[in-house]
Amino acid sequence: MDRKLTQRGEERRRQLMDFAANRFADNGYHPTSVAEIVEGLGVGKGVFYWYFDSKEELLRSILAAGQLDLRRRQRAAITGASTPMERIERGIRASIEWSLEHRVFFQLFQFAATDDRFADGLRKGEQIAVRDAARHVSDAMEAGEIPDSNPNLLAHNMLGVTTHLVHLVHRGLLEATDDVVENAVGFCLYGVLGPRQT
Amino acid sequence: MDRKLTQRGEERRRQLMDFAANRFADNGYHPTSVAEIVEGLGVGKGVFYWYFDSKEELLRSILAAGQLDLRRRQRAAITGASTPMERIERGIRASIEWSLEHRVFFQLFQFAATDDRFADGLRKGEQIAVRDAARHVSDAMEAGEIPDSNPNLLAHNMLGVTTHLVHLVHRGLLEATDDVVENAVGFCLYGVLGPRQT
Amino acid sequence: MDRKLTQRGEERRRQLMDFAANRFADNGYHPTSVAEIVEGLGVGKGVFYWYFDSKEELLRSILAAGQLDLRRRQRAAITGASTPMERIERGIRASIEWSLEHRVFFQLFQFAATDDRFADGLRKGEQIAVRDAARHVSDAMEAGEIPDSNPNLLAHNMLGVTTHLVHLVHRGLLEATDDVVENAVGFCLYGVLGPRQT
Amino acid sequence: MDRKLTQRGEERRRQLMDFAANRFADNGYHPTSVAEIVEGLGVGKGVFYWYFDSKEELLRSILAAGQLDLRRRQRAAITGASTPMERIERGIRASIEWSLEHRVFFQLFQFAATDDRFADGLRKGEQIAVRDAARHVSDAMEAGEIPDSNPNLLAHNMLGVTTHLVHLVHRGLLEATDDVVENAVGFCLYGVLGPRQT
DNA sequence: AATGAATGAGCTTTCATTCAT
DNA sequence: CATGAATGAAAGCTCATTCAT
Repeated sequence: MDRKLTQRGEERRRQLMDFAANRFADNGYHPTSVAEIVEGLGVGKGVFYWYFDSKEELLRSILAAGQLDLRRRQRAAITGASTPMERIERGIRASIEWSLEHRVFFQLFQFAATDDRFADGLRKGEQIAVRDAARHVSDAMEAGEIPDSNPNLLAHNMLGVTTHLVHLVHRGLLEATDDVVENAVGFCLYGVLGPRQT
Repeated sequence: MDRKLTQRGEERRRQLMDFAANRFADNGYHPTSVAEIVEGLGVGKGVFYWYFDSKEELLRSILAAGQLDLRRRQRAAITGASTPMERIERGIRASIEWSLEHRVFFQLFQFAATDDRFADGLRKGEQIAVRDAARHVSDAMEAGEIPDSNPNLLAHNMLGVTTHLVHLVHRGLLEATDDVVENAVGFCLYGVLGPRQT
Repeated sequence: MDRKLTQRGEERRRQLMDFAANRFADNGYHPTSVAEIVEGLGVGKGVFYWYFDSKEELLRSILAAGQLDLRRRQRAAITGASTPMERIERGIRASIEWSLEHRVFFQLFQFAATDDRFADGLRKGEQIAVRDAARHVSDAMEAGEIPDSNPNLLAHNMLGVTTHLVHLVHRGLLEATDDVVENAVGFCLYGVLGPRQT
Repeated sequence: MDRKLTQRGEERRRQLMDFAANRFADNGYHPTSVAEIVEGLGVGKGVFYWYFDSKEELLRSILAAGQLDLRRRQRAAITGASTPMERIERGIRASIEWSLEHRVFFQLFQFAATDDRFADGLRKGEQIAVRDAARHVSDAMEAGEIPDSNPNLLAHNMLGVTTHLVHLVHRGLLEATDDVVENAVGFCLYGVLGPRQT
């Protein structure tokens, strides 16, 4: 769907994505019908299919928008950091913060990862983020700041820790205090540092 | 659904659960229809509803069976370990191994965690496992083997690392070599150990 | 279904009819499933089809049993009455009393009258009762106790009054006091008597 | 189901109600499927659920429409009557006539009265009609035209007579001649008049 | 751009009935 | 006589998508 949209058109598209993202996150993608979405906005069904080819494309668009935003935040976070380790830490913090702020996107990512129809689209973005983090890890190794091992795996480990933590918060099983974030950051850093004097 | 089942009945129930679990994991819960399941077994539709109240209850039963099996494996793994740290390590290894061996269950857990209808049922099992791990962490703290901090959070961090790793393997993004497992175990242990001499 | 039944068999058949009659009356014929009936008695489905060809035949049997019982009561009520008018009055009273006592049968009659599949079976019994009453009305006319008119219609009118009254009671819109019964009886008698001095 | 309907929409809704009312009356509510209804109109299944939430709501709508129409007729019939007794008589006649003309509605009322799911909705309309009639009876008592007794019961008695009579006609057991109507009207009036000189 | 109406395949579920044991 | 298992047609209903206006 590549339509030239007017100003108003862009707004409508955004509205649809926002509303749908919330319903998808709260109710689930499958249980949320297109009818529900358009009724929620008080528009006709035609509107939906004017802006999106299908419900599937809608979710894909939402996911892409979310990944773009997360990516921006991560990029911004590490600029100005002087050492690889600082870049790693800032990246972790940025990811956690963004995920805590964007419950809806986060939950949609989680769901999309369980569905082959969407997992592929997600993969690319995730790989970019992981490769980025891995590069910093790699840099730190070269700089002798941390012992040599597989940078990609380490990056993934950190992703696992932060993701799980945010998940807990959004499920209401944990409160998002500074302590919690510090704990996760610490866990990651010491995990990366490995058998080393501090 | 509490029905007295004959030997044959038990077998059919098991068949339905096995087949459905595989379809759910490969195709998704929502996209897999009851019709597909009964056709796959070559039985009439009524058979399904003889053994389960609904498609939802079927998934819940599958999840419960999976959690029970995982729990058993974890219990068996830590018996005979002499120190808290050894218990932690064995528990991590057992969880990873079980999850790698039971792709279908693992993927259903992942999906169920994204759907409120099933997440609650999952929570209890997860909490038990986490509390168990947290106790070993706590024991290690008391024994002075690791520095004091929040045992529950640490347990969750380890769960996050292992879960994410297994997820990668099942998505085909990583090969399940010994190295990979060692890396994760190491990451967890050093993460738990924190700022400490080795 | 003409099966020679043992003592125990008769009892089972009776049990099935009793239980089903209650469920049919309370829940409706269509919404009550055979499964529900056999489960209510704690027996297998085979039992049901041993005693009845079908659910339909079951209801027909219940209706027939009810009509037989009502007929008996009516017959008994009018024996010993000396005048036609007394027979009419006693018949009315007996019908009302029986119907009040046998809510289940009464409600099934009401339902059956709305369904072609059962209405025919009912008709015969009703016609017998009406013809009986009509004969007494006719006798009263010949005896000069009431003015000439259509005895059959008058009998039906009385049936309408009593039926409606009982219906009200069973729906909980009226309490079954003596007054209520007297009122109905009076209404019928004066309706039958017509333009006449008292 | 509160949908803004276009002209065309209103027509479709009406079509569905008309067709369904006929099938329900002839075949029974339960035995008539939604598929049968939409096929009868040559439209897709979705059309049905565009206009009605459920099959149950459809019947409720039909019943409400019928009651509204009957009520209108009754209201019109008694305007211009000068005495309470005349109002009573005109009301009876109007009810009988309407019921004879609207076999479909009448039969649906009869069925609905036997099913708890619909009986409640019916009750309100019936009570209004009965209370109306009871008021006229009450007026007649105050005017000394008839002896004192329970006006509500008398109104119900009349309802019972007329209902039963119409039922007979619709079942083909009676022809709807003037005589028949006169007989019923007379029965009711003398029943109401009670032990009184004429 | 937008609407209300329509489509129809497909969904989950029910249920009268049959059958092997 | 009785049971639990099985059948499969058909039920009520949903929903992504299309279309006429």
